[in-house]
Amino acid sequence: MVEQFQAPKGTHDILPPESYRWVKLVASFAQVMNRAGYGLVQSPMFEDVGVFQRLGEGTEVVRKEMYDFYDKGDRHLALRPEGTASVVRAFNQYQPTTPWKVWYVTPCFRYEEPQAGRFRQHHQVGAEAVGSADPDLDVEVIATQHDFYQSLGLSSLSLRLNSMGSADDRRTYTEHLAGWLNQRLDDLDEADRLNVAAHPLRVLDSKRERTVQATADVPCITDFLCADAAEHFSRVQAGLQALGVAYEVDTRLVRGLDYYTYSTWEFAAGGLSSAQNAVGGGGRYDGLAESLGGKRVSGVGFGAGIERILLAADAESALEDASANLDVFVVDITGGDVGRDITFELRRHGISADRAFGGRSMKAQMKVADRSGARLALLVGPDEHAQGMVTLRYLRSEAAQISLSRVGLAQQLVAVLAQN
RNA sequence: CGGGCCGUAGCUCAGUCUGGUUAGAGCGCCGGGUUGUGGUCCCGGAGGUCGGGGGUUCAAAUCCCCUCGGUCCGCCCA
Repeated sequence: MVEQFQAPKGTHDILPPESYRWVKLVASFAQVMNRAGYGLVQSPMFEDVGVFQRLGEGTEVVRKEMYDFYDKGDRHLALRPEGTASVVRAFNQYQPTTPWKVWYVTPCFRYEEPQAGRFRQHHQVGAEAVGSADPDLDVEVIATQHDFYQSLGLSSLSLRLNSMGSADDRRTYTEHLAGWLNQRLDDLDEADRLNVAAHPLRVLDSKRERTVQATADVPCITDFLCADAAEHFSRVQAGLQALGVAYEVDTRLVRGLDYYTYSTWEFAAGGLSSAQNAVGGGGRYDGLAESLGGKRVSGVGFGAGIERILLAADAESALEDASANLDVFVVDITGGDVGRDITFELRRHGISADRAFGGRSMKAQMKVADRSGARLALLVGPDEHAQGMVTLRYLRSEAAQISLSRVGLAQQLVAVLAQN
């Protein structure tokens, strides 16, 4: 008995018809991003582990979820846990003119226990605008992400927005927050106390009842913004308002990655439980390029989880009709030569066409034709073959079947398809 | 890393508590319902070492132990 393999823990195969939704989603994303002047970037799925370690030693992703390994040359590499670091690494490497506006679609890997909406390999679409600190780019990126969700028909999303201020602001606030929390350690949930020393910002993100109550009047990051950061935040908000992108300022919004400064945001799906309702988030990052050995430039971008988006789409019945939409199915019971030739003739004229294989009976072939979802069936039997004709049968209506000449078949079908 | 649930036909599951004839259903698949025609209907068929191993027993899908896998919750994230 040979061992039967299955997809590794936390991974999944995306098969038809589900994969049609992926094609549609990615196509929508590509269209929205290209229209905004963003170009596709394809970078390696693995990098030197150091690229990802710069995401911050305090992050879960780096501390315990990294999918790292040593290759045959003893290089320490890691599969990407998120998209931004690779893009910034590439920016440093090629130094393109700025702002460098790019988008990507990629698998992401995190070694963790899988559950609903969480995998060891998941997929993200994302975009980055690197090399400019202009707050209008924050606006553009957020609004474009918003428009992407809209293009999928998602309507129950909410956007939370915050500002972490400059790197100095962030540091000052973090220290102040740590002190504030330390004086109230006993009031916090036990599980959150460890974070106070290691990662005080994370405590703000806690959903534990006790901690939430104890930090109800916690100092706000927005009270610690320098003049420049405050001005930036204000312009971002004005821009979103002008573009009709609804948002809510949430001064407790803390995201999982350490590198964010200035704007940070997260889109949540109303239809999903809070454990996995985040369908995408992003922020501005001032120190990342420099920490990866590049110049001191700022960037802003987001990542959005495809699986999460599809879950959200399920919850509000969006993105459902995404099937193949075959035009014609060819049925040939004369041996297959005619069916083979007609199928290719149609395809070469831009008509989507499929056929049955295996030399089965007409009844069997018709069943396959029906299941294919095709609008029309073309039947070729001995009679049609002898007369140089084919029979056109309508699979989605009650119209009577008709005969068409084999000569100029594709042109005739183009006309038929146009009027149905 | 802590905890719950579940592994029986391709899929969804019943049967397990109260061991006992050839292990079932629905859907799907294949074939047929006279001469070459799908979707409804009818008939027939293929398909399962009951996750794996060990134990108890005259007898195990069913009871016990071990093990592997899946799934979900917490935490955290996409």
